Amino acid sequence: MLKVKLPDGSIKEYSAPVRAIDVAADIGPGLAKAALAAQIDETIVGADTLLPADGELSLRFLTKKDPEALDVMRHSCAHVMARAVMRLFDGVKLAFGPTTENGFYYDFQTEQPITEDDFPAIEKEMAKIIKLNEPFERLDRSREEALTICRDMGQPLKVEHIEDGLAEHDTLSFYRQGEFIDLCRGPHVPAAGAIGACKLLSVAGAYWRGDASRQQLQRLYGTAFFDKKALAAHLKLVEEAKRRDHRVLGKRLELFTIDPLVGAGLILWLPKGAVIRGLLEDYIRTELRRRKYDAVYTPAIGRVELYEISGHYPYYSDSQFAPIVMDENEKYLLKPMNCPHHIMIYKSKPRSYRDLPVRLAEFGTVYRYEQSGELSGMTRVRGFTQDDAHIFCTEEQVAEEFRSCLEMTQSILKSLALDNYRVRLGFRDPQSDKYVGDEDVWNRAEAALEQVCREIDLPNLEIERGEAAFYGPKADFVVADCIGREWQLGTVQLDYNLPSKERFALEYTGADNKSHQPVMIHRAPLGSMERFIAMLIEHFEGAFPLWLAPEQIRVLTVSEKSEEYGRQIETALTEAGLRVTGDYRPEKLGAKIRDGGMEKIPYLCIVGPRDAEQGTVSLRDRLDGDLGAMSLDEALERLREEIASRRVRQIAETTVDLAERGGGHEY
RNA sequence: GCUUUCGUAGCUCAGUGGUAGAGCACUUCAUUGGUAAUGAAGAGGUCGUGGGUUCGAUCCCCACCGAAAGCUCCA
Repeated sequence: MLKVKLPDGSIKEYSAPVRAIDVAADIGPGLAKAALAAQIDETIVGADTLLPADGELSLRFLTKKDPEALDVMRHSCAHVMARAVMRLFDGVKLAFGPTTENGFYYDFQTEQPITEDDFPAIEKEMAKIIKLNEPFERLDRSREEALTICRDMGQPLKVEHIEDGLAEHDTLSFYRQGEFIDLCRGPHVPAAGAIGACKLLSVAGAYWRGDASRQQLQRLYGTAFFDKKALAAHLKLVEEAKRRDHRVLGKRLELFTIDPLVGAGLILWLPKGAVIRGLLEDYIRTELRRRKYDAVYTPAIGRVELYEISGHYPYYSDSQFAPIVMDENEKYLLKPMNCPHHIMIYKSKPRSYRDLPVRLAEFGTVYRYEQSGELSGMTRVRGFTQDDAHIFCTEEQVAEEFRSCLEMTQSILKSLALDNYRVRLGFRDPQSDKYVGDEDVWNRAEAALEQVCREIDLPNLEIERGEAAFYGPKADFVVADCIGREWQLGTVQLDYNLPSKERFALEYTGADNKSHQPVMIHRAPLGSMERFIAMLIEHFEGAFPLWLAPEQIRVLTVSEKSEEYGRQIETALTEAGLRVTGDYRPEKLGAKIRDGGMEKIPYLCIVGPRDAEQGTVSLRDRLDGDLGAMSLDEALERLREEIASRRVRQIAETTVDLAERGGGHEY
């Protein structure tokens, strides 16, 4: 006797063996038709899964409306894609084909490379397969049979996977659709017709089993939705992201540039970008003063020996610029981080417990030789500036200092209306022995950190075991921008390694007149200026709030007749402390307004003969349009208030529904 | 670093084995206009760099530089 509990709480009983789909049919033919998969207790299974003969289980059916069903369908679509590819190309060896958050991919080893030019043919073949609406048939086989099947099909990667990846499994499952059979744990939708709309997106290389020393496969990316509308919405989101691309906007709005002659991954901040960065730095400096940090400056290079002590050299030499060699005994490294320099400042005099915490802050520019394939705009670069600081404190002070760092980061994010973020607490993996420091100290530190995070009520706190640095636990801020993309930015990390005797042997004299080792905290609320501003550009779509806008207001003359008055107004605005320009070209007003709009200038100040006569200006707001004529004082009042409060009035909104996302699974 | 794709005017992009084109931007001239593109003319390119094939290469081949997507790495 089997008792099946349904989501509405009702219970059905069966004495003869049934499949999930039979239960659905029992409830109603509509459900049986709509059911794409089922969930037994916590496990998602195919709709045709045979239920156990006895016992009790809860069962729910997944239809198009359930995000889990989208994931199942995309996985089925990956099979359809693989089937299409095998029809069109010779000697295709299958690897893995999982789903991702936004779609799916399948890795192949092919005799000939697949290129984007092949997409239309593959998509056409997929459409044919989907139209046939053949079922996905599950076959369970013993290990031996499974190996024979994969060998007979000429699928060496699958054979390898069975032999070691699935060494523990006694039985293995295949899914068959027509001539296509794939080793796969499933589940799948009942038949290919459930795939409403799909599209191939890109092709890229991917290492077999993620191992760079193994052969590289062709990874074909695609996505699928239950209907064309949802696919269109997703593609629109991709378009939207493209439109916000900081590399494009950064060029168009003249914020930064990268020149191969200077070097890949090295940012040249153009005047307008430099304004934004300068304002953010000023803002951070104010916050640092309030929080009793001491500003320091340190050089861009340091002796190699310094980094030998810190342990960063030669350990990270692959991702460092090669040393500058003056002679055998004199070698310098372009600094890959600021901490060793700050440590030497700490060590520049004896420290008493009365001096602690010592908080040393610097916008420190560091250089790392990232591998060429990693470079990307301002988000992944070879030279970047951290809003860095290092806090040296006693173990008793750690919790309070940590709290203060988190609060500072929160306050800065809040001032930019970046309200959607989560915090990841990286703790050590108790199984691993890669960590330095006493287990006791770790336990105390992790407990203190977690408690602080709970006390200040950090949003969406997650504890991730095994994500700590080897030298200490950390908290990372992951900020979501206005179209839902996540950026890892600020970080706070405890460090028990660098202060230790094996490294820099930091000390302070305690109340007991004995020497003690301080704890070090690395923290950077924004992370790197480059990366943070890249995120801001995309988040605001280049339309920065008034206080950050490189050009806050532009005087536009209605005709050249008003140039003199316009220049007076421009001077007055400049003297009032605004970043202002004037457009006195002999263009029509509409054209000047359009240009101002394209350059995302928050306010346009339009002056014509009427204004000159009455001593007024006509403000035009980037968001609300024409505000009408007003006195200069009135205009200034409005602008000053908006600047002083650092108001974020608008974040360009997304028009796309973010809800429709799958979870992504390994298969 | 690896795989695939790409590199033509400041920008966005056409194009061809016979030494190059559009739109926007730019310059000049005319127009003097009240809230998202006035009209005309002009200037601007060693077709990423270096080799090779060819009578001839921007186009085909190779190497290098740079970029995009992804993989691997990330103190």
